[in-house]
Amino acid sequence: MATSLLIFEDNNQLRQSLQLLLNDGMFFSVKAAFENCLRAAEEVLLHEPDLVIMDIDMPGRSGVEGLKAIKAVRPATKIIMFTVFDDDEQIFECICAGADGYLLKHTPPARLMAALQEAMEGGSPMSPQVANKIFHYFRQASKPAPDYNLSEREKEILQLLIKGNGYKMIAAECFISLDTVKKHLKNIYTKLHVSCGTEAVAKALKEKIVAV
Amino acid sequence: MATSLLIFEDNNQLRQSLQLLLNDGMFFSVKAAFENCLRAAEEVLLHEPDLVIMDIDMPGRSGVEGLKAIKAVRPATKIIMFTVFDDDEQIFECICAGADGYLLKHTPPARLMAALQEAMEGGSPMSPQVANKIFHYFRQASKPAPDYNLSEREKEILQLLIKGNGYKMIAAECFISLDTVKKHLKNIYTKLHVSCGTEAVAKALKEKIVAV
DNA sequence: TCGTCAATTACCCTTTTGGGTGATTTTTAA
DNA sequence: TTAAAAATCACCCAAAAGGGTAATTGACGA
Repeated sequence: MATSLLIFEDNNQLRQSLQLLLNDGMFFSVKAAFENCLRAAEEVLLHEPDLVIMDIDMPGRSGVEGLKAIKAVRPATKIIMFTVFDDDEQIFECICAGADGYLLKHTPPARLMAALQEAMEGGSPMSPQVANKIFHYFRQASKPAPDYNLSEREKEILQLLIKGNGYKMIAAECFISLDTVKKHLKNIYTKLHVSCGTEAVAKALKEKIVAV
Repeated sequence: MATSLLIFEDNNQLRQSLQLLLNDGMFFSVKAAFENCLRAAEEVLLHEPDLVIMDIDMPGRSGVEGLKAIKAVRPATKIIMFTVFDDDEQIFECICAGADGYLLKHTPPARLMAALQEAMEGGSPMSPQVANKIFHYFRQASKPAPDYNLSEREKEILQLLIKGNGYKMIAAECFISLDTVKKHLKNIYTKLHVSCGTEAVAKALKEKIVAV
């Protein structure tokens, strides 16, 4: 059984090329192709395709919105984003919105077909440049947490504060006196250069000083 | 010029298979292969390989540590993780630590060689299962922020609280009386089901109720 | 061995927080 | 137009937070 496709792509030449390529009478069958995704959700409900190829930069309504609209009405539809853009924001927005793959337009035909196949098998195909962006994203996100020279005990108490405990509860949890808790928090505030508990909590969470 | 390789893999059979496969006299050249990565950094400095294939589950010292050690002394070395594990934590830790690719051991030889080539060209090859985990990670991370029915004003005041402002400062910033600020915060705490400011800040940041 | 530092406790004091109740006005939705 | 929701302000009051100072103990390294 061939995989049925819908194509949303505003470039006439490219859209027709895709149709020719993917109407191979074997593995793929193009149900319809459109030059914009204004009626993306409706067309998907009408044709019930296995997979959608979605350009991003289209007049009227962006492919990202088309993606969201389709996933909202028929989540099982696989959607491969197909674009010249490798803008970081765009990539992450699409992935978060449920895209099943992200391919750049210079992908060679054989690789494109392999990627569509991979998506149908539950994979998440992406172009190497996209994979690179994702790897970079993670490295960026894991920049070393600044060290404010908090002692273990101080980290423990800060942790309890973040959990929503008052001074008294922290004292009870740690089996120490209320005054000791206050003393520790005073030191913590000084070390973090903050003036109160809420600010300390905000800073600790933002800068990942403690485990969440 | 063939790509020079080092291999760290504790399974004898697999290690020898990799050597046979990759000593093809054309594209790849295996400089040496080891059954543990205790001396990973030293061997890399000695052999100066273009690329390292690193198993994760090895006796004595895990491949993740080997990865970090190598990247610490010779960051230009490409490192492909090669493992049976597709544990989420492991994957993300490796990516953050600078891995250039992440392949599962059942990768077919042709795909493995293509992946090594891709890594040498600056790509970030990964097995489909790994790509899937990454896509899932992003979707997870962007799960819809729970709506606690906070009004705009309440969000604004919560935001100021997170910034470390006391009640008085919030009142001044918003040009409203201290009592109004108190009233708003009381309502906020009720809506968020928390009992104090620190807990509200923690919840707001953890659940991304407000922009950071 | 001595000095330093973390952890602990205590006491004093003021300000801030947070909860309760109630009321007015404005905006929004039905 | 009327009702509900949001925003505003006020007053009372107890508890909590936060800052200062000082002292003791134990561990660890110079």
